[in-house]
Amino acid sequence: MNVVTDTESKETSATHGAYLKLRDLILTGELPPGEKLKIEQLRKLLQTGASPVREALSLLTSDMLVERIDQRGFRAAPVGKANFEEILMLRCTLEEAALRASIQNADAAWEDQLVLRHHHMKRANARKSTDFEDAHKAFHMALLDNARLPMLTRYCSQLYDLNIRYRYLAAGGPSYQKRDIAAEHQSILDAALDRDADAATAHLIEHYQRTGEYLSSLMKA
Amino acid sequence: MNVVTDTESKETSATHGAYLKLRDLILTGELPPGEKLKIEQLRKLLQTGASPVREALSLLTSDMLVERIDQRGFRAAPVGKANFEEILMLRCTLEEAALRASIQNADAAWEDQLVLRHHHMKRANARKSTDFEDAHKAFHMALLDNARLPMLTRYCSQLYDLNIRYRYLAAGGPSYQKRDIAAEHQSILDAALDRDADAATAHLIEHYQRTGEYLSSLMKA
DNA sequence: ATGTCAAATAATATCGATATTTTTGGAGAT
DNA sequence: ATCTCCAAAAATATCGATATTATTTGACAT
Repeated sequence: MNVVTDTESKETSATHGAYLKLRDLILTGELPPGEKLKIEQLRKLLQTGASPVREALSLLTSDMLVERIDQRGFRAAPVGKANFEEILMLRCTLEEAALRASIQNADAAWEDQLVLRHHHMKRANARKSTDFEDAHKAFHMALLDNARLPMLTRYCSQLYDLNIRYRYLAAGGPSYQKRDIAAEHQSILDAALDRDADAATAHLIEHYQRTGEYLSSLMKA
Repeated sequence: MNVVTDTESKETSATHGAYLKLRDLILTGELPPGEKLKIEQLRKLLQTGASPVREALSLLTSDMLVERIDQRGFRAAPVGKANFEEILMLRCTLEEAALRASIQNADAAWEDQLVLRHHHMKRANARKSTDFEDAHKAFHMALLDNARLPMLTRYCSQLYDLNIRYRYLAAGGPSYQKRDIAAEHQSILDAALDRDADAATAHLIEHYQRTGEYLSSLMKA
């Protein structure tokens, strides 16, 4: 690293920083689906060397956000209706399993976390804060975390990100169609606090299916 | 690459070669769980540079076969009963979904594939061929491939590999306790050919649970 | 005009060296 | 003896340069 500690917090390695930045660029659509990702171009954009860029792209490959064609470099993963619907299906299957396990492990500390995350999400939404996306993910992940199944949690997190990408692409930004999302979140929260696994999972899946059908209807083929 | 084309087939990039070799070393336990993976050491072992090794390790991180501690290098992923049981649970959940989707898309070409893979597996087993592991995986993946859900298929493949690692670790090699595995495979195959999704998934899950309980009983904590 | 092949160009993949960080080991103080 | 701190050693992460491979371009033949 250089003499001066960067203005921006560079707490972690260059590789990790590049990973986070590139992921954000792809999720938000600033690097559109199918775009060729040239090392040199990204190297300049991220102000770093070729090795960290290359490693970050390798990691994103495993997140299914980047495609690698051997000896022919990297490109942003393509999108499509079939892919979107597979993501939706996997989310319903995996998040149901995770939420049920979470509720089985329910305790007071977890309930506190849920209430807190839900509150922060509402707060961010009211202020139209750009942090809403983060808070929304934090709430959904809090629902699942208590399962204490790290791999399952990781899959759900990955799939969440893949899904959010479609939302950005559909809207040019994170614009929820203001169906009564707040009420849906409230129902999920209430059922989880009641430790009613059937109701909670039903609400959760309904929540995803609705958003899914809307986005799916916007897509061709 | 050097002047002489390697005796061994080096069809792909050094990175990909390193990835496959390292994955094999970890799956078979030659690189035991928790082992520190030093770049220099692997560089010499694989006869390649630091960059391909590093990239291969990054990829294996996403396969959950390698753990990365930032600024502190890589190590082979640890193992444990909880991890094993999570893998087992996820396999049951995901493979059931995949097999049901596969059967829904059933056609003659798929049935042919199944029969063929099953035959090859039996053949490899009879000859006590070391290819049995590959043939076994090929049969199981053939059951799922017809779902045409690439992400789901990929998860299942990943989880299959994670599971096989425990088998190697438990036995020092791929030794199935000779319960009547052949009969179990036959039941799954027959049900799939009958397009009986309920029976096929029941047999499949039973197949996993049995192996799982046996391996789980061998593990501490 | 069009298709083919070869040279020129551009991009990737890999290497070797350096800078940074972590870990180790030992001297001195309590 | 044990703990703390600092220097030495080792390992990681990163950079810059080179070799390799893919792509483009344009000349030539059909």
